[in-house]
Amino acid sequence: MGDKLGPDVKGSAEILVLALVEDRARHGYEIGKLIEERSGGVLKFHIASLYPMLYRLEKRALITGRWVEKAGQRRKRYYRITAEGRRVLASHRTRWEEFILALTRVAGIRHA
Amino acid sequence: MGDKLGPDVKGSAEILVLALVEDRARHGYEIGKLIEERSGGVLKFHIASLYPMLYRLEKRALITGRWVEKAGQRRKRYYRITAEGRRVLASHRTRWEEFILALTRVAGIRHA
DNA sequence: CTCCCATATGTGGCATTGATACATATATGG
DNA sequence: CCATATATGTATCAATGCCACATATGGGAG
Repeated sequence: MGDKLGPDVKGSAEILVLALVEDRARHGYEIGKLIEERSGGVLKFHIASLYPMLYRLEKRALITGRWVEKAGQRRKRYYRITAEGRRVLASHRTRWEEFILALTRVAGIRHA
Repeated sequence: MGDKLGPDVKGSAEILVLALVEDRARHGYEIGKLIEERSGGVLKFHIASLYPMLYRLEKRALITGRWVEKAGQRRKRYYRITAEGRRVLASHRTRWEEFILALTRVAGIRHA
């Protein structure tokens, strides 16, 4: 798949994954594709890094996965967000908004 | 000094430092203080992490440092931005703007 | 006078994050 | 038949920044 996440930003993957499983269950490969598509190619998450991230999120009970097998398709693991995941996602959004505002002020970034 | 940088964001320190030495020479401790002050306490960079970052930036010739000794004061190392540093800072700003926009779209962050 | 705090710089160890290389498996199209 | 897209997974590695610790000085509180 793609190249890199952001401007060498580490720490955005979690909010991205949580946001993408917020409304419906999705599997790993799909999440990776969506991050790239919806960001217009700006955010590219290495698919191989995505799976360990999903296991961590599941271990922390922010998402839950379940295997789905269909004839003529490779098995897929679909993840849904949990109640705790929603709380963490909400707090992530607040923190990111504050962070972006602060970075804008201190580093002189203009946002459209 | 403070607690943490952002929402567990790694990769923002470089643009912060470069932006703060953009207009005038500053020393490490001052930079750390300014990041915290100007961000209203949102961005707190561990001062101990700042010095290695400054050495890296100097090694990459994005900033240049010089020792200043005054009677009755501990020696300070003042850093200025280089021409190459300005180029990198400008590109960082562009990349961050794109990144923030993309994150806003994909992760559903609203920015004021 | 002594102790603590703010200032100021520095080192070493550590955890987390995500890149990268590699491996496996299946369906589809050329 | 082979390449490509889909789909998941493991192991190794580098970078980033947290944290503990160390050093040094000046000023203010007790």
